[in-house]
Amino acid sequence: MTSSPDGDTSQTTAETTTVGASASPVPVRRMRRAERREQILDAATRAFARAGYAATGLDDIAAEAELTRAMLYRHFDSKADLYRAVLDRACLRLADATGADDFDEHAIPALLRAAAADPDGFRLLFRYAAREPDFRDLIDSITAASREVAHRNLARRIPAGPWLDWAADLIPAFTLDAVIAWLDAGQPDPGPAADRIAAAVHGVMAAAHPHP
Amino acid sequence: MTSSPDGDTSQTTAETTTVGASASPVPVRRMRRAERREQILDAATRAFARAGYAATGLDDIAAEAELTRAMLYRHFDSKADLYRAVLDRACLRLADATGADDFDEHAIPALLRAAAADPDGFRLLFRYAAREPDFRDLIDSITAASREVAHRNLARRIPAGPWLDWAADLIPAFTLDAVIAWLDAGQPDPGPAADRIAAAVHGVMAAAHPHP
DNA sequence: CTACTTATAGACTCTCGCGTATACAAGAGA
DNA sequence: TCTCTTGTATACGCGAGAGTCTATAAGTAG
Repeated sequence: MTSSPDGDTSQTTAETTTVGASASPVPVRRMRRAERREQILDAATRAFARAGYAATGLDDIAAEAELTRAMLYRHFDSKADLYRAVLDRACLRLADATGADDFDEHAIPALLRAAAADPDGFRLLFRYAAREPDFRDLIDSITAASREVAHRNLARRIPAGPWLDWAADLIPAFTLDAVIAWLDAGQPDPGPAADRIAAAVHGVMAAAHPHP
Repeated sequence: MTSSPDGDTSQTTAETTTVGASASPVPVRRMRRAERREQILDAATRAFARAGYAATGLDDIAAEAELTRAMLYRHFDSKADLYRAVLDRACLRLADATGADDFDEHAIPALLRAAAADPDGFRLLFRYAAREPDFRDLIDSITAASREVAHRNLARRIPAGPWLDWAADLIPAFTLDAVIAWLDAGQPDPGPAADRIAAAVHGVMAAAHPHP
């Protein structure tokens, strides 16, 4: 505000640009549409993963992407549209990496691979999006499927009732917690990590049923 | 501007009330300050627990409390002030109910009692407030203490390093997940619930260390 | 009865952030 | 060289929601 272009307000034809001309030889990186779009999605994922949808402004995202807010609207219709795109891509990557498995032995290694490949997307999905009423539907299919699989597996040992429901809710949530904690701990030794998490899940399952 | 209070400004004495006079014999419940304040905190806890701070408007809270928005300002300076009061009270209740225990045998029963006594506050604290940068500090002392205790207990069996940190992060988070899942399942059998959760925590701890 | 407190109702201002529009610069390909 | 695309910079419209104010009513205590 202090250095506003004042004085000759009526003839602002080329005057305004003289300031930037001498300033910096900024390369002004140009990208083609698809490339830029992906870069925006990357930046938006990072920005949203810090504080969720409501607490993240378009200015934050633009700054993260090192772009103008106007550019965001050349690629996405609205903030909600951008967020959905971010979430969709994260879901897609997750599905690709895990490969629609049925919670068999190599489900946890796949989950770790997916989380390591896109940590921000992973955290965004399960730490924020899962709690946001307007967008929960995007990942509800995933969480519902997990709960369903857990429910089916546990039904062999736990009689139907609130305790079965409790365990079927808890085990997927715990698995995600364990993966996120692993991300937060710096992603040490993916192989042993999978073993430990699998063992922990097994321990929870053992504790979940009445047990003789 | 269109319906400015003009014309008969001096004689709007009883005209406006004639409408309400025949409408309903609304008791217009009156409370004394402290009482009303608690009731507002109850309502705000419920409202915030549905969608978190940002997504909850003062109108939502006023509606939940069956009050006018103006009344909220007679008891709290701002929305943030109200939220802090809600969180503070929930923290206080939690501390009272658990009694600053050191994760010994009866820590989990105490946690279940606390959660059952104030389910909305419990969910609000650990499902939303823990993720909100502006307010996380209010419960950080609690989470930090839990992690500290877990860290100390686990250090006897797990060598220092990322795996110890991972386990110390994971076990408190898992315990809270288990309690919330128990709330969501309808709070069946508090006694056995504590046993199952304790057993599950034990299972996770067993899996967390390299183990012979 | 009088005065105080608790309450309603609704209009008003102000700020913030989404979304739009315009003018201009410059790299890339024809 | 001419043009299309990508990009900057900036200003403005607009709605939603926070926070304020006034007028009025009615329980309650002295």
